[in-house]
Order: sequence, then structure tokens, then C-alpha cells
Amino acid sequence: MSQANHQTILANIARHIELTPAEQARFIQLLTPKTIKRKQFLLNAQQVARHVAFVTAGCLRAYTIDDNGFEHVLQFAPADWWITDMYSFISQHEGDLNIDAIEDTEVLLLSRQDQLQLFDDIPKFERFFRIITEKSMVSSRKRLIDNLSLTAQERYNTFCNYYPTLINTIPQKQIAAYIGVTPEFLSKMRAQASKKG
Amino acid sequence: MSQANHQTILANIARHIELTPAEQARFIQLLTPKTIKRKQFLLNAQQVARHVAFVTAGCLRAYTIDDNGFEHVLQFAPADWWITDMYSFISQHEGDLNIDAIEDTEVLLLSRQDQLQLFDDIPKFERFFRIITEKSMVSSRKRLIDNLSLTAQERYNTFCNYYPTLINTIPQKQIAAYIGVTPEFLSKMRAQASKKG
DNA sequence: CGTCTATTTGAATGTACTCAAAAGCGGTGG
DNA sequence: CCACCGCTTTTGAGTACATTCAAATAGACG
Repeated sequence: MSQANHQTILANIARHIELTPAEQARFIQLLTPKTIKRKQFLLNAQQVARHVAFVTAGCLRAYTIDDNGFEHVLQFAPADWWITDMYSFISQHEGDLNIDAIEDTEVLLLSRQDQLQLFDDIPKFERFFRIITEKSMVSSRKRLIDNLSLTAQERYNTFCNYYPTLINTIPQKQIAAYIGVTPEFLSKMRAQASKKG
Repeated sequence: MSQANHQTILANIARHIELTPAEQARFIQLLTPKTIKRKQFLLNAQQVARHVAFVTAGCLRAYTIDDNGFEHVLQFAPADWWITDMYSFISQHEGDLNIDAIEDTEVLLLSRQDQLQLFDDIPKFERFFRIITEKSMVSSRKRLIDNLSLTAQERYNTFCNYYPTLINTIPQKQIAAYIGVTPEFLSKMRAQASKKG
């Protein structure tokens, strides 16, 4: 089981860098497996994000709560995705992201401290995280543009294309909190669309 | 003049990594200075972003044009900022960002090819760009949250705090295109605010 | 000075929100 | 196994924030 998870994370890394068996072993040693049951938290706002998490099964979500008590979802992380509160993780200061589990989830944790040590010892890992951070940056930019230029209906369609496997897993309320509309309005949009299509 | 620009970029880099004089010289050798006059383009959508630019004087802006012809500004880059079309730069495929000059601007260009070579030769540079990409990611995330949770007036206030030096330099129209409102509405908000304050 | 673009102002409109209530759905315990 | 409870989703009426369109004014640049 744990072995299978290790294969998953090594395959994920192998998309961008090549590791020797010794480097793989060194890396695996730094990982802490953890199970997060549905509705339990991996991280709370006002905590420091000591780790970055790699999801091997299940699905996490990262969200903030604004001054009016509304949730805004920044990211869903199904299997094979990385997730953390980047601000808190890189600064090691108190953050503002909550990360909890939409369903029972398994992750492998890598601490910032171990990550930085790894960067010193094996520069290929710094390359790997440089690359996935560049890619995250591109997604984040794309999402910002979508929010600025698309209507709610178009953002919903974009979401369905981006997370096709999750549409039937994630409560509608949380999809609404991702695309930036009220749950009521998302419901109305869907009613409209099913009339037409 | 060029020497002063080199000092600026070396100081920028020195915030995150320490270079030997030889490494500094190697790096400086890779830079191409360029002047972009007001309203001229550093990059057009449908081009490949071959370079990342470091601004030494003036101010650039990066924006997209959506299907309805509206501009959306992703970033302003005054002196001491880095700017590129990240998607196009890392993939070396055709992008969708335009980058032009708000005022006469001087930049130092580093090509993707030279950057990647530098990463192989001097891993400290990979660290530097890893760090600034992490920080860009944090800003991008913060801006997304602001767009999801704040009113137009609050986003304008946030903008004024984030780019305090630019408020009197940048045309209002382009501030509107950054915070995500029409120029007319920004004008009305300002009229309201000046009545009260 | 004249032209072109940016900004202001106003009236009408629309997209999405608020508040309220009903219906649906899933999990839990008797 | 079914009934109940809590939470999610639906539906509706009224509202608000921001847009659209139009026209006037102000400003910048050659």
C-alpha cells in the first residue's frame, strides 16, 4: 500500500527529472504518510504550513474564509496533485488557508525543512519544484484571467473541463465557492442549461 | 548607464542568493539591454516569449484581450520588477499576453535558453528563480482571493496600497482593467470617495 | 491650435446576490 | 429497515452592484 504510494509520487517526479535509485530512496525516507478522513483538516488558517502534501488517494480542498464569512476555494487536489498554503510554506509564518478532505484522503508529507535540505544536497529536486511552481503560476494566471473575462456560466463550463472527474464527487456548494458565485446562483444556472441543452 | 543597470539587477538577485564576482560576470554577459518607448511592445500575443525581462527604468504592463475586445491587465512592472509571459516562456509556445510600455522603459533581457543553461552551470540561479516564482505564486493567489472576495471599491483601495508609486503615473483606464471594472465605474467610485473623504 | 484619447456624468439595463422557504438527500440511531 | 435530523439543493421575489450606451468635458501630444 505504502509502496504503491511511493511509486505514484516517484512517477509524478519522473515527469520532470530523472533520479538514481539512491536518490529515490533518500527522497522516500523524508516522506510521512498521513490519512485525512472526510471533513477533517490537514491545515487550518492561523497555522504554519510546515509541509507540502502530495495526494495519493481521495481529494483535498484549499480555501479561505473572507470577512463576511464566505468560503473561496483556491484549489481542489485529487490524486497525483501537490497542495499546500504556499505563502505560509515558504515564509513559515501563519497563513490564511484551510485545507480539508472532501473524501477520505491519503497524502505523503514533505516538510519545508527537509525540502530545503534536499535542494542543497540534490539540486535536481530544486529543479523539480522550480518547474511545478512555474506550472502552478501559469494555472493561477489563467484562472485570474478567466475570473476577469468570463461570465459565471462560462466559468462553470471551464471548471467542468478542468476538473472533469470531480464534477460528480464535489458538492455543488463548493464548486460555487471555486468559480465565485453563490450556491443559489449556480443551481439556477444549471437549471437554465438543462432546459436548453 | 548600462553599468548602473547591471548593479540594479545584481542587487535584485543578491536579495536571495550570493554570487562570486566570476558568476556575476558570467550572468551579466547573458543580458541584452533594450529600450522600449512609450506605447511600443516588448511582446505581442501570438508570439513566443523568448525572454524574461528585468525592468531597470520606466514601467511595462502585461495584459490579455478577451473575446469581447476587453483588456485585462495581469501585471504592471515598474523598475526592479521581472516580467514575462510565463506560459509562453516555459513552454516556448505561442502565448496570449501582450507586454507594452506605459512610459519609456529600459529592460535587461535573459533568454529562456540562456536561463536553462545557467541553471545547469550554476544551480544558485535555479534557486533564485525558484524563489521568485514561489513569491509570484503567492501574489497571484492573493490577487485571485481579492477578486473573489472584495468589492470593486475595496479592490481599488488594495491596488493603491500595492502600487502606491504608480497611481499618478498609470492612466485610470488601465487601473480599471487591472482591478476588473469598466473605466466609467472606476470614475464613479472615485467621485463617490472624494465626496466622502 | 486642433485632434485624439481619457475621463466624467447620467439614465437605463442586466447579471448575480439576498433573503426566505420548500424540497431532496444522506447518514445515523432506534 | 425505516424515521428523523442536518445539510445541500432548488425555487421565487425583490434588490444591488456594476455595466452599457450616449454625450459632454477635460487633457495630452504633435
